[in-house]
Amino acid sequence: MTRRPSHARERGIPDATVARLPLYLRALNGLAERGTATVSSEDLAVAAGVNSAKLRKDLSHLGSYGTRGVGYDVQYLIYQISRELGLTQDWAVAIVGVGNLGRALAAYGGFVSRGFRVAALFDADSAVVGEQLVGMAVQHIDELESVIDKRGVSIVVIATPAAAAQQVADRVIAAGITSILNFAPVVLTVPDGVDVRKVDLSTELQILAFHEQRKADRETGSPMMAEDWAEAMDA
Amino acid sequence: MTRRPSHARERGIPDATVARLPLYLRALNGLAERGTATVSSEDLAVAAGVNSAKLRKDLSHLGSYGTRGVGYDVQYLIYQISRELGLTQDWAVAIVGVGNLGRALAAYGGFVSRGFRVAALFDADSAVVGEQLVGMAVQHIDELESVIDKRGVSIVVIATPAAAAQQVADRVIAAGITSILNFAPVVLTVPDGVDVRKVDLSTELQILAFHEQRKADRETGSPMMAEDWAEAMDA
DNA sequence: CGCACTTTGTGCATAGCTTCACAAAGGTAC
DNA sequence: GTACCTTTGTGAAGCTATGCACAAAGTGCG
Repeated sequence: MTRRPSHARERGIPDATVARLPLYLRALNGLAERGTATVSSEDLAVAAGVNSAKLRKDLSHLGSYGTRGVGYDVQYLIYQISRELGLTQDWAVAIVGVGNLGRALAAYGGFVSRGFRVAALFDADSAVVGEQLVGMAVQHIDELESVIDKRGVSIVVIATPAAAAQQVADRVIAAGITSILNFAPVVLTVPDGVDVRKVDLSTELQILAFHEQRKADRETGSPMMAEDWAEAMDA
Repeated sequence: MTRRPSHARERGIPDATVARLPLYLRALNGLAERGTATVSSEDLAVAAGVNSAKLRKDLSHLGSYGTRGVGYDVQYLIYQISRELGLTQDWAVAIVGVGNLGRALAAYGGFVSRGFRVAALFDADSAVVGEQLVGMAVQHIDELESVIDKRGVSIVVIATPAAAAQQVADRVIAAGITSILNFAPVVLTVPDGVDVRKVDLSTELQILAFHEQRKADRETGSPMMAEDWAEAMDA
């Protein structure tokens, strides 16, 4: 992956900043709905739950869109962030795997919000194929390649069982897809140039459990000692 | 948040490492199923999709569980990581909001896998309350506090509409919960000592769209110039 | 016009994370 | 026991991200 020096003005936005832009956008939309015209970095930072210096540095990567002494114009900033994120165009999204999760995703309103449109649904189970869902027929996985091509799909959401995920990924990549959102609990192996983002429920729970356990340990003041470990195992 | 110096052996595991432990655990379980007894950091790193030096450094934070010249004992390492993550005990999880997403989460097998158990389901809609789901009756949100207490719930999953999420968070925190997994697209404001992890579908899509757009720009070789910006807005 | 006030944009110091590279440690063969 | 091979665990270097603190730039009032 090519990485430019961070001081390069020409389109060199840090990943950490990109990951926060959607957050700012949401906070700004909230302000816009309430009719706020301008907002200071301090107020916006509070709304987005981040440090205000970080917010200003993030925004400075997009350009110099604020006015000193005043703040940022809400509408203008919404436009600039949207454009930077590519939300001024419409992205056709396909969902592969119409189980419980796939259905929930298809129906999820915020999903289809600004810039995204569910353009196809696929499943391997012929009992599900043909079913109508959010005004769209579920199609058989055999038609994956042709439909992706025909409907101009550019982002694929994988919501299949773990065992099928890699195979689906290989096929959509062969069909020209380079952006995948993976809900299946597996590490996908993909060639360079393909972006995969992972959403993993059990991983998140496990991280919470770690911190919860640590909190509990701290209260009871009983840090487990090395001696306890040995007897629990006899490998 | 208290942060110990990173060289402190005594229970100072970096956040970035904790976030990867579930990944290693999953890869190890895969190896164990295939009957593998020991694994090198190189092989495990490939299976988990990370750099092998990073893997070794991560594991070294837990202790010195490898054997030089051989590798790691798969079963032993599974045990150690599980223990560190707190998965040797059972965590009672409550799901608040039984819409499409809440149902999908309740039904999701991998969710309940090792260490976690769905112990309660709540909803505000009386049309849903009483419904049986994964062998459990959906309860009214009024009973939130008493049921959390009675069933020893320690992790709450919020799968409500955005508007209700903060209110639910306030209530469960008041009831003593300090670990929340939030699926609602809002920034939750919580006191110190409460851990919130966020899973956000539209954020992930927007990050993918950003990279997808950049790839497209690079191909067509048409970086949009500053002059184009002005006319699009007339703030 | 000038002064006081507000808020941005950023230089700089610091903290945290990643990766390289290698010494130390264990296994194996003879 | 010795020589050789493999693989871990970690020091050190480099990179990225964070947050402070302040100069620069704008507003508005008298």
